[in-house]
Amino acid sequence: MQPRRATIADVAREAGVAASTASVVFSGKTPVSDATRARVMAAAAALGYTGPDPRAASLRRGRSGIVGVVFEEQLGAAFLDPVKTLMMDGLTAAVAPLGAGLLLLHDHAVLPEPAPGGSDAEFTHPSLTTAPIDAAVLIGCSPRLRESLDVLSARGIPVVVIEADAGDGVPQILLDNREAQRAAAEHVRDLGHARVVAVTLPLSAKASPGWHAPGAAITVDVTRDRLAGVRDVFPDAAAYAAGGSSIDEGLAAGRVLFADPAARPTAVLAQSDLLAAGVIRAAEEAGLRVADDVSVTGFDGVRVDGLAPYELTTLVQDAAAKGRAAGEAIAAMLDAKPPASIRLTCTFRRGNTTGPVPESGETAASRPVE
Amino acid sequence: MQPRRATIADVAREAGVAASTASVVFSGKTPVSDATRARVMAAAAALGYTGPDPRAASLRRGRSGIVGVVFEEQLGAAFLDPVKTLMMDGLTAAVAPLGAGLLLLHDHAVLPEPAPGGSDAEFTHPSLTTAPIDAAVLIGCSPRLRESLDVLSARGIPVVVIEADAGDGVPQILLDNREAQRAAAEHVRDLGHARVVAVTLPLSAKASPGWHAPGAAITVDVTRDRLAGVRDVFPDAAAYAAGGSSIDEGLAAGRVLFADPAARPTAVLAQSDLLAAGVIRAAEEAGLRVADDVSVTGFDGVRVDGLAPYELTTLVQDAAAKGRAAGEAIAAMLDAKPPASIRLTCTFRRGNTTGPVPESGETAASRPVE
DNA sequence: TTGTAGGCGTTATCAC
DNA sequence: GTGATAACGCCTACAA
Repeated sequence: MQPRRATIADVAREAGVAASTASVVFSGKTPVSDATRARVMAAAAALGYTGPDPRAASLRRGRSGIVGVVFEEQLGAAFLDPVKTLMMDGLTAAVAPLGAGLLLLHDHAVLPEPAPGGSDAEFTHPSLTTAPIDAAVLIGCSPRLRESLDVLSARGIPVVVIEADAGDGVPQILLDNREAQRAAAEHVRDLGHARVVAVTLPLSAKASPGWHAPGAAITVDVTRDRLAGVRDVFPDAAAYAAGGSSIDEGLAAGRVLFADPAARPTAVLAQSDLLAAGVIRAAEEAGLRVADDVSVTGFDGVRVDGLAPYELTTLVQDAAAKGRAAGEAIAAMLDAKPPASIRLTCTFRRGNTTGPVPESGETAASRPVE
Repeated sequence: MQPRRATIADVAREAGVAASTASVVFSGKTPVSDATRARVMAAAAALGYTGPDPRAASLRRGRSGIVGVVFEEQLGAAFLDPVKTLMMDGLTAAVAPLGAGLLLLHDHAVLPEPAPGGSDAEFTHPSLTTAPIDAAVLIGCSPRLRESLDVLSARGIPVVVIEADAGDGVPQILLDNREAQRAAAEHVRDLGHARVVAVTLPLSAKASPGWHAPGAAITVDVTRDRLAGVRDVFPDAAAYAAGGSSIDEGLAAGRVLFADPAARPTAVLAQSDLLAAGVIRAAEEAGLRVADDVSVTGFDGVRVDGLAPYELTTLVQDAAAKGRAAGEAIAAMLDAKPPASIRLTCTFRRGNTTGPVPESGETAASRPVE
């Protein structure tokens, strides 16, 4: 085993057949007689040959069987979001039939100075520029999205973008964020609510939490679109941007919202289930009864660990389907077929976290304690 | 751009140099005169050449720059665990200097019948058998661990195992689970507790939740070792196996533990922070005050989203360091150096979820309500 | 059904 | 500092 790994040529020689025949035995592309196959397999076993070297095969075929998934953030940050995780599952499933695996890639690996001859160790990092990928999936709405796209298209690598607008002819996987969020807004309006506040995802990659300034730019598509859905129904609704999508960020936002009993909203429309869970916790902290004193809606329809016994009123999206759709678009492109952009839709699901607007003066918080 | 991608030979011709020279310009392995470099770069730009084809390069070099990470479960299941996520971050960082990226691989992709000539579409899946990887990291303790190891070692691919015993000469990244858990047990013992119950991770891949049967086999190393730490101090402590590591599983376990006020423990040692968080929630549900009526410890030292204001008494492990250690072991092996197994240690951290054993009859639950 | 030939795009080696 | 040469290991026409 030490000397040198056996190659298919060795196996063929050992089996007394031509290399191409041995190759065909392994690829199965052409019928082979049982006797020949057996001889080849035996020879392979004898030599410890475990199959074609994927590196050589991919050079020859022009395909590596690897799809890159480009993240903006630390993987840790990305995968803590159940929606992205589900999406990865869907993507995994969708590329499996292609015989492809997923390679994790980072945005920031695109070096500012990719020119050769610079400092030695710097440009050896794997990246969009050098990864042996057949296609790539770009997720979300990084400020570097454009840059990544350019690098990949210069390499001639097909790309799919999930939940962001990439312009040109790049296929996208989109969600009906605005319409869906509007449905939730209509729901709380129909329940009689008027004092409504939106708790949003971040406005941009580096924005800090806080009330939206009037007219502030929102560079994150998802944030913008969902907020537009709220404003379709409540044009003047205030919006508070969370620092990310997590329970703790939602809790922080909720504390601000409920700080002043006189000015607090009767309904909170959060842009993710995790944020909604945090808002609910803040409501409990403030002595408010969810659904009775304050209604809360989420977005995503994921199972929030630890939220029981509440069941969120939310917009259910099929995150795995997003991944699958991306995988299918990739399959199409690798097949030189025109890839289709896809727009998935959310389903409104009423849970037990929304209820009729309380008559004023009737909330738990406004009643004298005990 | 349609006709054919330019190759380094095209660039060399255009620049009027030898292919090997052009290659060197891109790899930087050998000094090149500025003039030559400039000519080559110009030619490359003119032809739209974006750098060496990684497939060809990896064939030539015998390295793909890809490290496989083998999961047993759906990625979704794996990445929802913050510990694994952190570990991935550490691993990512550690392999970056190698110029390597991470390829996600599944256990179950090892086909029962890898023989060629079978049904066509079946054996095209990417897997341990065909992925173009330079090394692999196996995580946790799958029943298929052995099988995966065999496949990889037959291919001559170096392997590192995290938190499992792989026997032979496979380098491992281990944690002092037993000693660490023992420290927590000693802590609660010193606080006077005697009625102690362990809430453990699953006993095996397919075990269902419930009280440990006496003498039942524990195939998951982590579960076994941490429980041993508890038993070092409380030889007779009962143990309840959760169905996984999540808040909801901890909640379910906690409900069982606290169901009978007369028989409930005064301290619960959970094998993960998520489980501990669930137990805490169950305690609240049961009207128990955490730390006062019941002490709860966790394991991992991760930030549990939504657990505030509690700060768990727990064993802090550096999950990212596990990933880093694995990456370093890989680096060593790829360098033909002897890889070192590493044993990382946890640090005990006291939070506000443990307190002295309550005097009997003094708990909130036993007081009349009102 | 099996064998032959040629090249996929690169880079290590060594001579110049 | 640059160039010629020879693999790296495999696969796919095509011919037999």
